[in-house]
Amino acid sequence: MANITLKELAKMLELSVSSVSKALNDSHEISIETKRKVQELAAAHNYRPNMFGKSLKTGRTNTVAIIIPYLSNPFQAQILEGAHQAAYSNNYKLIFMQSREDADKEIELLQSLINQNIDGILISPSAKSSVEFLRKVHQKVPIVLIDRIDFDLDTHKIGVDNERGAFDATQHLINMGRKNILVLNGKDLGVTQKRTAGHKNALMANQIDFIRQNVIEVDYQLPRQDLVKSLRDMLQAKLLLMNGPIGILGNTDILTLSVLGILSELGIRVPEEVAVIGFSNTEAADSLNPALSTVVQPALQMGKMGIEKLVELIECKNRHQTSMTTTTLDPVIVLRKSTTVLPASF
Amino acid sequence: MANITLKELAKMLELSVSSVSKALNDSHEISIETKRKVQELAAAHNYRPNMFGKSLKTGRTNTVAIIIPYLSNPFQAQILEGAHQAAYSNNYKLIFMQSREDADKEIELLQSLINQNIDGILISPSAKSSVEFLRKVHQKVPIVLIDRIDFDLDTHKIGVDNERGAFDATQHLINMGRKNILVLNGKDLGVTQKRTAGHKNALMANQIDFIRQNVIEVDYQLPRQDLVKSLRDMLQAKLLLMNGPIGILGNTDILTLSVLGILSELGIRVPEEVAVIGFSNTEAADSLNPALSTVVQPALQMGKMGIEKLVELIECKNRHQTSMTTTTLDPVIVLRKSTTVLPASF
DNA sequence: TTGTAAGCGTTATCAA
DNA sequence: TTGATAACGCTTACAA
Repeated sequence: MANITLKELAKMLELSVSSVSKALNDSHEISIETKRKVQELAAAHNYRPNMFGKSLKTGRTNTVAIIIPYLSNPFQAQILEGAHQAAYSNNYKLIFMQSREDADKEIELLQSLINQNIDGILISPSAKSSVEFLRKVHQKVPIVLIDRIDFDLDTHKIGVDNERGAFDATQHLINMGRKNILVLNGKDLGVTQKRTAGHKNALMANQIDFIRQNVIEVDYQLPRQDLVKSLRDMLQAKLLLMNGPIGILGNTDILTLSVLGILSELGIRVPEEVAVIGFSNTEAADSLNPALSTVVQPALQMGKMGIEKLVELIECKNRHQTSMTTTTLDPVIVLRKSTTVLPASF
Repeated sequence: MANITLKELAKMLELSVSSVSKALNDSHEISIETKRKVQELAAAHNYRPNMFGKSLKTGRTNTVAIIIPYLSNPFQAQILEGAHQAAYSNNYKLIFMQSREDADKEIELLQSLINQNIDGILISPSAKSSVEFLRKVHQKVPIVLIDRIDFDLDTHKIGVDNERGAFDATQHLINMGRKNILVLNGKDLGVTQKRTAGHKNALMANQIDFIRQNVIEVDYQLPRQDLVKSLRDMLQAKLLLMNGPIGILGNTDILTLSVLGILSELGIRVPEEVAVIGFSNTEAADSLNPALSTVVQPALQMGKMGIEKLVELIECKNRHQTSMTTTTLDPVIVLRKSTTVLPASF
């Protein structure tokens, strides 16, 4: 049951190792008849080339890596899942790492990947990632950027149209008769700017004034419980001041998820009094009470596409002449009960 | 910037390759002075041994693998996270694979791992996994079982005390005045038996009769939406027939998560009319409406421990004389609003 | 204390 | 069309 090697096959066939190697690689130098014999025997013995011998010789590993900030983030886990699928169907091994949003750790990880002779790297950089270092790595090993693509690096990038997601969600709230909209933002988060911009544009398109006070900024550094508490306090304060049909747009996963529970605690009915929609990739949206309308990011697709682009870079020899593409995928709005009742006064 | 090799270091130092190798491995054969020089130069040039050369020679890869059914299952994702942490802190690379609950695919994956000279495998086998094959693999490569440990394989096993989780949850429901308890089971699921047993034991300990009709079995093969629909229909039917303070024990993640939404649709108040607790590792439990009491499995710890046991097996030469351990971790009951109101009639 | 040489499993060059 | 040989980077007897 020990793995059979080229040498052993060669001995059994009374051929040289090199001929067997060529036969298995379907080289034109070898006669059809010999190839057949070799391939049959190899199959019969379930021959698998030894990765290490091969890699040592070729310098390639058939392995790619993905670096995400946190596996525990469901959105990022879905990216990983997509990448995993695509890697395996392209016959690459995938190894994944987590930067935990730490730029120094990220550098370490990249270093270690280089030392492992990884063929390519798919990365969703941490917020304060060093472009210079990414550039340096990119000179040795192809990199593809995913999700967080606002880095000045000459490579393929796959992101999400955050502006559009927020625009559509806002437009939907307006359609449902909610002109007073509270926006929940994570402070200093990369996505905040675009999503806020999309929201503003939607207001403008509907001749509604943007009110700065309607934006709630939550400190995303806080531990989850404190974060939720702080959100609750601010939300309660704001809601007291507002009148008319209210909508809430959650611009991050955690904020969106937390708000239903908070509103329920405050005795506010959703969607009758307040309609809620927000960015979230949680599978639980359907099971929430009420079922939550969400802006879903195409995470799986991003992961898949990222790997495909990466493989493209790896396998195309002249990668320095390749023109790089930036792809922006559309988020999908999934409407559920939390936004689908018109206000009584409508 | 290309990675420096032993040979190059040797040339610079005017030493032989083997001396350099020994110096870097801190061999006693080499003089302290030489070691110092070598190690300094190596550090200065940021020397990293080439994994492939090393592996080819030693037959070891410093890589372990984990096979889980689905990454998209939050519980299993947490196992992966724990394994990831432990692998990296033990200086092993981790590669992960998904069996998708398919025994044939699992065999394929195991095969491919063997061919890659993986040092060890951590696996949560799919339901119909072949013990014989696992045994065969285990002869070549150490395997550790995790979560699904009811396989007759002589190795370390780390699991969860499902019986106890269900017992404690049931006891809690009873303490909260709910003597009529509906149990939600996934049909043909591995965990069902133990959890049901725990539930029964708790009833018995409280002199409450177990009523077979109070167990709802849902076909877990169904797509999620159909599954939820089927659960809703059965739940509604049962609830009509019951009276007195009711509790629900969800024995799987999906069922537990879905039930709040269903009850709300049916216009049943939680926890006033029906109290709900269930197995679930979702991070959203806090954000649900009402916040959901859960039986949480120590997934992270399981992943970590699994890797630690595996590393132990790998690094202990005489592993066939090692006595294997089976560890059963306790689930943790987290009480939240969904169970913490006594019924009016209490 | 240091060096030589063989070998791990492949592939690639060149010669037969 | 096939084979001998060297090489990839590393470790390890064994020799010096």
